[in-house]
Amino acid sequence: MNEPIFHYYGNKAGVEGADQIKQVIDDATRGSEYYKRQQEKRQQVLQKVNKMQMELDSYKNNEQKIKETKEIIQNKVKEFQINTDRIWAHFDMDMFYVACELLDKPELKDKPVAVGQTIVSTANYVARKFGVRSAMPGFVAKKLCPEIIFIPCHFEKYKSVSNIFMTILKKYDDNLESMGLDEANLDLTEYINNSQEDPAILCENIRKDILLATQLTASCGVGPNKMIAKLASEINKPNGLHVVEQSATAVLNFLEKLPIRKIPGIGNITEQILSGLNFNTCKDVRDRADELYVIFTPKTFEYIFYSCWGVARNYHVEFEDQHSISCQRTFSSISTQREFEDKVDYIAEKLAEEMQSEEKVGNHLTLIIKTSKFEIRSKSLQLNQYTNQAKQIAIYGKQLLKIMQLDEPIRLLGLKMSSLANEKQIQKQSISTYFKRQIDKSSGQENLVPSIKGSKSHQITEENDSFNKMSLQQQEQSKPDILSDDEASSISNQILSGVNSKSHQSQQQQQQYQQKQQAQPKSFRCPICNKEIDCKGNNTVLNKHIDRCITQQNVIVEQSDESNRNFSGSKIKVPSKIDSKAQKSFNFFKK
DNA sequence: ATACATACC
DNA sequence: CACTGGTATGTAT
Repeated sequence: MNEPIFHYYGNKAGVEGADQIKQVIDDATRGSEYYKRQQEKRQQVLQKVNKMQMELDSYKNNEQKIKETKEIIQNKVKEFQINTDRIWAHFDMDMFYVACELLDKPELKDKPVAVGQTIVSTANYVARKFGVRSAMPGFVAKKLCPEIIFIPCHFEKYKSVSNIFMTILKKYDDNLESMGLDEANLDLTEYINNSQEDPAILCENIRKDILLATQLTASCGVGPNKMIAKLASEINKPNGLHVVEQSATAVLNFLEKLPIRKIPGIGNITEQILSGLNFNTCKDVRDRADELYVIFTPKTFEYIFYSCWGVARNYHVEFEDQHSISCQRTFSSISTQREFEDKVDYIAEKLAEEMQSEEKVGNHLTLIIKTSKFEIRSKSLQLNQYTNQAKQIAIYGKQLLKIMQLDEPIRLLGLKMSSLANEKQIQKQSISTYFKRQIDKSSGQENLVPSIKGSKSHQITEENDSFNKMSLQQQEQSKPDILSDDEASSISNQILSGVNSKSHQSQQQQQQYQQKQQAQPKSFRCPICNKEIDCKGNNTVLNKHIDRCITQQNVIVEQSDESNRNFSGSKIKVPSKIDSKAQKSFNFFKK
């Protein structure tokens, strides 16, 4: 489908090979401050690689040490097993933002399109043929593909589609985890145990449901843990499925030639380091794990090591409240003290707005700046009170500004508030602190610090967070080592103990599922509620039903969210209602 | 505890 | 001409 288009544009303006793409990017960017900074960073990485290489060389000359280390590795390999008793699926919407926009502008479907303004957020596959990628600056994309069409971001729209997407998926795992609007990880074990359905068929059906409800395609990967499922979902993207069978052999085969860069958590820099040391595939890591053991910190080592052996988290992690709220803006460079202060005021206001809308307060503030040479610096400060007030934040922000002693132009300024707590709990607490102070006074011990800060770690953690904290601690204790990344943060415990995540499958869902199984071939099954709709080819009837259904479903989602705090394994805030404007965009069958 | 680095979407 | 924004977490000091 893309081929002819490629030739058409390719002959005119397109870019053919990887080398040519690199060349265009290089030409477009060379000489810029950004480019210079990147070069510097690259040099730093190379130096780091050199240092590590030297360590490795000395390691390789020490036979005793080699023997010891290899033994440690062998023991590690013996200790774990690739746990295959769970079935995970990772669903990922294809080129999500662009796909959403194209719903409204189908005439652009076969043209190169990108969502974003200064930076490409997502590009469609036509544009990708030209080398256009996510996170690429707009002007580079334009050089690569002069005919590219940019569409500004409409976040609310994507949220609404995401909402439908998640609603469908929650039927199969109520506790799903997601790292963005367009992807989700489901633990299908319970569902499949109950339905005895073939995972591949199930997931194809879910993909069909998604297509039906959103008019958009999703790719899916299936595997015995979160990481494998995610990796698998990329294999047949877009609009495809890949299943990694539930066996250790299948997992190891799947990973064998996989570039390490694909492992979530291994990014650009780590890839550079690893490739500098001649580690390119997961197999390299497995074969020469002892070398990595010598040069990386334990956490980093464990993470890479276990990932390459296919060992990753195979249970849902408890939902945790967010740890920080931040706001940062890029602007054309400013260099006077006055301008700096004005920016702090502005960002403080934005941050306060955000905090207030989330009903959060915080007592640790960080000021972040980026110089016009793209160097990033930060200063942080422990406040003596909780706040979410713009004026207060601005005062602290300016203090940090002073401490930082800025004497060069900056292109970005941001403020981050951490050590968050709920506004209401803090209010409650200041009352109790007030009473406490009265007591102190009456006992002759004047408390000169009326701030809440002192009692924070007690009251808030105990009343609110202690459950999460406890379970985390327990996990950590029973783990031999802690892995670092979110994707695999606490594996070992689970490897040993096996099954531990519960089904959140409701009776109702079972019934819905059975209804699905008994579907009449002629009638239409609503992808949201699973009910059969006799629409007799009348699209309006269908549309109305699905509109209503989505709205209702959202109410249900919202309620269960309220009543069950555990529910929210997803980090997505599900909007309580689909706003009518966006919903209109997704009235399918209308055209 | 603070600053900086890396990663993800 | 031109390289985001929000959040988490790891490493170094």
